[in-house]
Amino acid sequence: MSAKEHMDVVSMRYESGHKAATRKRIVTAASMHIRKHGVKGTPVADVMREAGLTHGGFYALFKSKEALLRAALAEALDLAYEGFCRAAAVGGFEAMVRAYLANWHIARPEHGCAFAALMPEIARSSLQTRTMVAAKLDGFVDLFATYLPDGSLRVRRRRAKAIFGMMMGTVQIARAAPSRQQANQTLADGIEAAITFAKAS
Amino acid sequence: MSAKEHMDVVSMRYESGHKAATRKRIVTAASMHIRKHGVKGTPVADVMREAGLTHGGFYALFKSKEALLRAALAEALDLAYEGFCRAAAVGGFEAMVRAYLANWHIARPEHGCAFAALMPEIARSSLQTRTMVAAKLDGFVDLFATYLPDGSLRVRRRRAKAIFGMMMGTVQIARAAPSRQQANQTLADGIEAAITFAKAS
DNA sequence: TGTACATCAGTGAACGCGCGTTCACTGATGTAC
DNA sequence: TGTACATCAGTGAACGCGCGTTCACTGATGTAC
Repeated sequence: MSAKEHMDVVSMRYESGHKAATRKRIVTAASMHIRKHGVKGTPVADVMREAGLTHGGFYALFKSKEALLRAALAEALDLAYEGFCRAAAVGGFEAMVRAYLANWHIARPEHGCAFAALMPEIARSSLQTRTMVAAKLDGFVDLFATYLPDGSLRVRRRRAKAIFGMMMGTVQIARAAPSRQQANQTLADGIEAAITFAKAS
Repeated sequence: MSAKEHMDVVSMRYESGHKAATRKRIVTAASMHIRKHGVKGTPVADVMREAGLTHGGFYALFKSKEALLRAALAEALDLAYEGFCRAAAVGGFEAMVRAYLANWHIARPEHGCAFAALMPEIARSSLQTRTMVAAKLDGFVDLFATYLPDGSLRVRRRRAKAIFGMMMGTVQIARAAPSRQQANQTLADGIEAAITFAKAS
C-alpha cells in the first residue's frame, strides 16, 4: 500500500464517494437550470443554492463554470436519451413521438430535452461542446431510425434526423405560443405530422 | 399652427426624421446582434458601437433595453418574412425551402431567420413578446400554406407549421454541427425531407 | 476514557469586471439682431 | 456681415448591482496517545 493509498483509506473523514455525490448533485441542479433558463441564464450561485450549498465551495469541485456547464449538458442529453428508450420499449415509434410532443414537455422544460431548450446556444458554443453534442444527437437519430419502415439504414437515419428536427422545432414553437390552447394544437399537429412523415417516402 | 408645431418647424436644428433614422440604425444593429449572439448575449454598448455611436445616448432614444430588443426582434422577423416572399415569388415552395436550408443561412445567422436563432429564448420571454411573435409566425405559416397541394386551408396550415418547424430545427442542428461537411449533409437531408413532406399526406 | 490535534467539505466575505442606466457636459448647427 | 446666444444629438464618466472567482476561516468528524 503506497503512502497515498494509506492516506486515502486511513485519514478519510467522509465516506468514500461523498465528494462525487456532491458533485453529481450540483451537475443535476445545473442540468435542470440550463434547460429552464438557458445557459446564459444560469449563474453559479443559483445552481449551488438549488443543490443545497453556498457558492463559495464551487471551485473545490469544478475547474470552472464552463466545466460544470459541459457536464450538465451531457447529463441532460443522456437523461433525454434514456427517456426515449423507455418510451420506445413500451410503445415503439409512436410512443416516442407522443412522449416528446407532450404537454408536460412544454410545461416542464427543466425535465425535458436539452436539444429543444438549448440548440441555438449549443450552435454558438465551442467545437469541443458541439462535438460532444453531435455524438449524443447521433444516438437519438440511430434510435429513431430503428423504428422507421423500409429503406437502408443510411436513408432511414436521414429521415430520422429530419423528423427529430421537426419534433424539436415543434416543441420550441409550442413553448413560445401565447396560450396553452395554441401550444396544445401545435403539439397535436406535430404528432400527426411526425407519424405521417415516418410512413411517407 | 400651434406653439408646439411652430417649435417643431422653426427651431429644428437637424433634418426632420434624423432621430427616427438614428433609432432605426440602432434597431437594425440590435436585430443582427441578437441573431448572432442571442438576446442574453447582446449588451447595449455593443449594439450602440455597431451603430456607430457611444452607449451614453441610448436612453434618449429608447425607454429601456427591453424596448430595443422587442423592436429588434420584430424587425428581424419582418425581414425574414420578406426574404421568404421574394424566394416564393421567384421559385415557389421549393425555392423557399432551398433559400432557408442554405449554407449562407448557417454561416451568417445575423442575416438569417430570427426563429431559428432565438426560438428557445422567445419561449422564455414575456407574454407581450410571445404574442407579437405568434402573429409573425402565423404570417410565415400562411405563406407556406399557400404553396402546399390539396387539403383545406386549415389542414394546409397545420402541415405548413410542422414543415416550418422542421426547417427551423434543421437549421439549428446544422449550425451546431462540428464540421461544415456534416452541416451541409444535414441541410441537404432537410431539403429532401421538406419537399417529400410537402407532397405527402 | 478524555484531551489535544489534524483533516477537509463547506462557508461567507471580498475582489474585479461587465453591464444597464443616469447625468452633466460638449460642440455642431442654427437664430437674433 | 458679425457676434452673442439657444438648441439638442451625442459623449463619456460615474453609479450600482450581478456574477465569476478567490481565499481565509469554521466546524464536524475523525485520530493520537
